[in-house]
Amino acid sequence: MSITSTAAGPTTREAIAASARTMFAERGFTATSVRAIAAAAGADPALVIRHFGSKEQLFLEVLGPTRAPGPELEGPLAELGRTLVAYVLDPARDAERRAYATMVQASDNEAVRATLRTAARTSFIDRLTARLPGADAAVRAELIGAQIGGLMQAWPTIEPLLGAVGRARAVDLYGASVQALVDGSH
Amino acid sequence: MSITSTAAGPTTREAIAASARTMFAERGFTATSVRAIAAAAGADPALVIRHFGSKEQLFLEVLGPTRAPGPELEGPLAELGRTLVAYVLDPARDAERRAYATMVQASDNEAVRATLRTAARTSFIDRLTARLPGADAAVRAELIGAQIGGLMQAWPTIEPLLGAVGRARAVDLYGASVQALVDGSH
DNA sequence: GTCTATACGCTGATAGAC
DNA sequence: GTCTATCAGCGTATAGAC
Repeated sequence: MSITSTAAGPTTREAIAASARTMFAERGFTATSVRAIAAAAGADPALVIRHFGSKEQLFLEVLGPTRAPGPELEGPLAELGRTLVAYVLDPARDAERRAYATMVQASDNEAVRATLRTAARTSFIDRLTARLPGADAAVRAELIGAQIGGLMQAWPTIEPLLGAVGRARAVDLYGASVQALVDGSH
Repeated sequence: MSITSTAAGPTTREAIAASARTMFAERGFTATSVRAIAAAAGADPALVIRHFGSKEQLFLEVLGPTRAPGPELEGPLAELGRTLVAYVLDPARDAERRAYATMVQASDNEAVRATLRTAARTSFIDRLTARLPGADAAVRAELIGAQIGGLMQAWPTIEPLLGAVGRARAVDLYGASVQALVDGSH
C-alpha cells in the first residue's frame, strides 16, 4: 500500500501536510494537536515529527509565505495605493489572506513572528522603499506596511459587512488612503 | 504573614497578578506557564487557578482592555484622522499598545479574539460610525479600525526606525492617511 | 478563606525495535 | 519508513490542612 514519491498517489508526508493545512486554518495553531493531524491523515503521531521536525516547522511549511512574486510595484506612482489594495483584496488571494491571519494569531511563537517579518520585508517593504519618492521613504514604506497588514487581518471581519457597498468601493477608499502615504505630502 | 485585603501590603492574588502581567508582556501567552507565574509570585500553581479560574481568564484580567475613556472623537471632523493617530501614538499609552500587541499575538485563543473585537467595537468603531459623515459610514469606520489596528501592532517595529524623523512626522503622515477615510471622497 | 499536596489527562517530542 | 513505548511538562481539579 505504500507509495513512492515517483508514483501518482499521495505519500504519507503529503497526506499529513494536507490535513495540517486544513486543520491549522480552521482551528489555529494551538488548538490543533499533532495527534489530531496524524489521525486525520491516517498516520502515526511520531511520523508527523519525523517528517517535519516539529509542529512549528510543519505549521510554517504548510501556511508560511509562498514563493509568489508579490504585488506589482512598477506601475504609475499615482495609482500605487490603489494597485496595492487591489492586489491584497483580490478574491483569488483569499487563501493567502486567511493564512496570513492565522499566522498573525499564532505570532506568539517567535519563529512565526520572524517568518512574517522577513516575508513582509523581502517581498514588499524593501521594494516599496526603493520605489517611493520624496523624504522618509523607509518610514513611509513601513507605515504602508502597517496599513496593509491591518487590512489583511481585519478583512475577514469587514467583508461580510460590505453588503451593497461592494469590494470595489473598499478598494477605492482604502487605496486612496494608502496613496496619501505614497505621496507623503505635508 | 498573610495579609487581608484591607491592609496595605500586596495579597497573594495581587502578587500573582503582578507576576502574570510582567511575564505575559515579556514572553507572551503560550510561553508563560501557570507554574512559572506561581513560582515568580512565591505561590502554589493551584492558587493561580483558584483565584483567576484559568490561565486564559488571568491573561484577560491583567492585559485586557482597561476602562479608559477611549479616543476623543468630538473634535472637528477635519482633524479627526490626526487626532486619532496622535491618541494611538501618545507616549503615555505605551503600555496599552504593548498589551494590545501581546493580545493580538495570542488571538489564536477564541476568548482573546472576542475580547479584542468587543473592545474595538464599543470603545471606537461604533462611536466612529456615528460620527462619520457621508455614505458607507460603517464600512469606513471598520476600515479606519483596520488602519489603527495595523499601526498599533506595527509600532514597536517602526518606532526604532524613526531616527531623526520623529514621532510627530509619523503622526502627520498616518493622520493624513486616516483622514482620507474620514472624508471618504471619491 | 487561604493555601499545600497530589494527581489526572493531555501535549510535543524522542529512542529504539521491527 | 513506520510503529510502540515512553518522557517531561502542561493546564486544571480536588481533598484536606491551617
